[in-house]
Amino acid sequence: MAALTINEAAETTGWSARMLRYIEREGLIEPSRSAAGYRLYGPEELQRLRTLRELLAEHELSLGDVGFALRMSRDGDLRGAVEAWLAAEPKRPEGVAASDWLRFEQQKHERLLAGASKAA
Amino acid sequence: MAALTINEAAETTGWSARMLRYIEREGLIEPSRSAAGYRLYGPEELQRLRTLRELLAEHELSLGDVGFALRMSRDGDLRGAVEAWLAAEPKRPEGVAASDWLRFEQQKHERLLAGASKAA
DNA sequence: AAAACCTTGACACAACCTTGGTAAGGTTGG
DNA sequence: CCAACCTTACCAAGGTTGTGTCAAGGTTTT
Repeated sequence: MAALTINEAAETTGWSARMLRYIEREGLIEPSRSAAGYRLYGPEELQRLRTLRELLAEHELSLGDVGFALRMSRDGDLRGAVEAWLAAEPKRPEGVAASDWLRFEQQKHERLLAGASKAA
Repeated sequence: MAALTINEAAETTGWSARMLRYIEREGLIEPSRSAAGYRLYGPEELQRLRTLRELLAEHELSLGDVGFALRMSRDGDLRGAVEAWLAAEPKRPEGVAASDWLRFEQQKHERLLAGASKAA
C-alpha cells in the first residue's frame, strides 16, 4: 500500500486526525490528496510528523513556533528584519557597573540620538 | 539626563509602561536598574523599543515570535534542530501528478523506512 | 513630609490557540 | 447499497497573550 489516510496516519504518528488537519492548516505538513480529496500521507510525511513531535517535545516548542520558523525560512525579508533586530542586542560587558556602562553607552550614542525627539 | 524611567520611556517609545514590563519578562529588552530597583532605559534600549514596534507591525509578528527567534539565536542546539526539520521539507517538483510522485518517493525511501514500525 | 514617582503582585478581560466533538454530506469497498 | 471511512464547517472548553487597572509599599524631589 502506498499512502495512508488521515486516521491511519494519525495512528502511526501519534497525532490525532484533528491535529493532522491543524498542522496542515499551519502549513507545516501538507499531504497530497486523492482524486476525491482524501489526504494521503506518504512515508516522507509520516516521518516528518514523527520528527515534528520529537522536535516540539524536546525543545518545548509550539506548532506556532515552528510555523514562525517556517515563515522565516521562506520569507528572507522577514528573516532579515528579525535578525537585524536581534543583532542590535546590547551586550554589556561583565564586570562593568551598570551605571558606568550606562554613561559610557550614553556618550557613545549621543551623536546618533541627536535628532531623537524627547517628548515631555 | 542619562536614562529614562519606565513612564518616560513609555511615552517616547509608544509602548505602555505595562508592556515595557511585559517585554522585559519576555527577555526581549532588559533595562538596567537603579540602586533602588527602578528600571532605567538608555538610548540603546529606547531605540530597540521603537524598532521592535516597527518589526512587529510590519511583519505581523507577536512578541512571542520574536521571543522565539531570540531563543533560537541563543540556543544553537534548538536552532539546529528546527533548521534540520525545516530542511527536510519535501519539495515535490511541479508538473508531476501527485500519485506518480507518491510512488516515486515511495521507492526512493523504501530502504530508509525499512525499519519503521507499522503499527496496526 | 507630602506629592509624585517607582516596584511587585494580583484580578480582569477580550482575543486567540489548541484540541476535541459533532453534523451534513461525499467516497469506497465488500 | 450499506458500513465505514473521508471532507468541510461549526461549537466549545481550557490555556495563553496582550493589556489595563488597582493595591500595598519603597524612593525621589521639592
